[in-house]
Amino acid sequence: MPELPEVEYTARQLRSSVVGATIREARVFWERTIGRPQLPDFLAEITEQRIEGIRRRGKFLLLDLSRDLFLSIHRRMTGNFLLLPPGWEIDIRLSETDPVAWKTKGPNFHPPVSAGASYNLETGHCRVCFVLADGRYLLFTDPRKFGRIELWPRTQEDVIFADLGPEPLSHTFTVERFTEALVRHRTGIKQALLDQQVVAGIGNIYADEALYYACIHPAHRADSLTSSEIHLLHEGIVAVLTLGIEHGGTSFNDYRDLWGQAGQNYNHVRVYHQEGKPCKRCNTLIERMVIAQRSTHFCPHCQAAPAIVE
DNA sequence: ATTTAGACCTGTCAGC
DNA sequence: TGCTGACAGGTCTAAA
Repeated sequence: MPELPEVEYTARQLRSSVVGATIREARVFWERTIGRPQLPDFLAEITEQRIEGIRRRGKFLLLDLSRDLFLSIHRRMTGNFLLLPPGWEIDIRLSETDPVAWKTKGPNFHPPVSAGASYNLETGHCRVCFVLADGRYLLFTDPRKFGRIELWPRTQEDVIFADLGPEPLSHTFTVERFTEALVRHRTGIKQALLDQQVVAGIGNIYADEALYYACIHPAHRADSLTSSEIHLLHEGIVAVLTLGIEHGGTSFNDYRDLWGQAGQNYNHVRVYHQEGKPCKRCNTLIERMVIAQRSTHFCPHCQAAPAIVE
């Protein structure tokens, strides 16, 4: 669910709120969320760890901890972080329907980042609760249980991310490198963009948006794009991801920020989930097709099908 | 060697 | 009201 902009936005919020805090303990309500190490070791090693820094790599959120460890979190489809201020009662109860339903109650709280916004009191699915030494709770909520949290020694970082492509918003994402990656792809360009080895952090929403930006049909073969098409697509990737971050991410369903608020980028999306609506450029109706088992949205006029699709 | 179903999971919504 | 099927920001694995 969260793609690069959503993870980046959460990382920035965490950076301004939990760096320097100490994790007193972790409570795990769905064991499979912890990918590594084994649960007893995870619980033992996480205790009294200081959060020294927050980083992001592709769609991975990284929490640098003391004692040369770091947490690697992948939220997959529905994972979210929610930070509860001190003084709140957290009621993680065992119900018949869902053993990890939680509810919160507390004073009206105004988060420090978006001034004026009030806290969102939705009930979620808490899979892991990090109890901070200052009394706050950092919750990992994840209805579909696909998200994974792993604890690694920092020395392993290069190994873990060896296969990840360049960061699209850094100088490592050059047109040259992008071109080389695409030439090796004999699939459609949409599929290539979803391949994290080509570029790190793009998912279904921003792949569609970037292709629309560059007026390229999603089924166009990746290895047959012209140089000017690749330049425009490169520009489009940077543009749509940057805008996504500025708008606090895209929430059409589950994504929420650290304070439980929805991202505003859904109001700025051009094609994603817009089938049947007129294209902002030419008024042609946006269409939907399935590519690589993923919903794909495009303007049939602006993004004309290439002469050779297969 | 690729491509594609299936798995992992729960929730929501449209249609009957 | 209740059931059924389609679908949802992702990625891995096994079968074709």
